[in-house]
Amino acid sequence: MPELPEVETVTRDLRPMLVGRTLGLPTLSTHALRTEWNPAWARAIRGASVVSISRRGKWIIVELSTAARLLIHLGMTGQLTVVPQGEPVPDHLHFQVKLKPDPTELRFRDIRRFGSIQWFATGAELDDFLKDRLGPEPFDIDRVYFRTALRRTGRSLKAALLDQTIVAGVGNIYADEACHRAGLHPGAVSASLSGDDADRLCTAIETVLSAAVAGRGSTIRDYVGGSGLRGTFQTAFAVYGRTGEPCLKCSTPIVVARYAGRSSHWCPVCQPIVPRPE
DNA sequence: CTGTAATCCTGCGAGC
DNA sequence: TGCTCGCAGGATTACA
Repeated sequence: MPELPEVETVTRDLRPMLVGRTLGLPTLSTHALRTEWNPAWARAIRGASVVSISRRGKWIIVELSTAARLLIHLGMTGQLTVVPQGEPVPDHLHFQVKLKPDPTELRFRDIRRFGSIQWFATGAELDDFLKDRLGPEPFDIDRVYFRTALRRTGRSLKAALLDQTIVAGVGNIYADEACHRAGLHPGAVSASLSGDDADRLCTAIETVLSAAVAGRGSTIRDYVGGSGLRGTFQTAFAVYGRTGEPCLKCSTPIVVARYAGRSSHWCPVCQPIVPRPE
């Protein structure tokens, strides 16, 4: 479900409601999430307070006073919220823990259960886990690095953008949007891009993600921010979900096809097929 | 080694 | 109205 802007929004929303609070004993549903939950983690969490909450790629990191870390991924349908204690328990609630001194609780709800909650004893252990899975954050990407990374793979541009080890945080929606802004076809062979193409794409990624963060992300399905508010950026999509609708730049109908196993949307005129004529 | 396909789940809209 | 099918903001694994 959520990509970087949505995860960032959740993190920002939760920060004032989480930092400084002390956690009780978490309770888990009987349904497994993507990763296994060790019962010992619940006891380790109890009594700890929250030092910080941050985001890395699409992962949410909760730093505890014990030096441990909670690592949360929202998957496709995950919802991390803080609600008043006593709120009705919704379907698909998989994790909840009471907070003090406020009469609130932190909840993780996930319909499809592609999400996960993990515990790491130290920041170093967490870093070790993320190290091989995530490339740099998409803001201020080193242009030389980005050119090189794209040139190194024979996959489609779409596949490269979805690869979290190249750039962290981009998902299906913002990959399409960035390609459109850069005038690049999502099915283009990544390695065929010119240096200038890569630079433009890099800028497009930053621009699109910044605008989406400013709009509190995109709500097109289950996503809600940590305070339950919906995002607004879905109204600014140039191509995603706009199949058959006119391109905002040239009025040509937007088309859709599958690349890297994901539906990809583009304008056949603004984003000519591989390789771009130089 | 590299790249694609299947897989984990539930819900919803399209089409018959 | 009711059923089946395909698809959905992701990440990992299994296989070609």
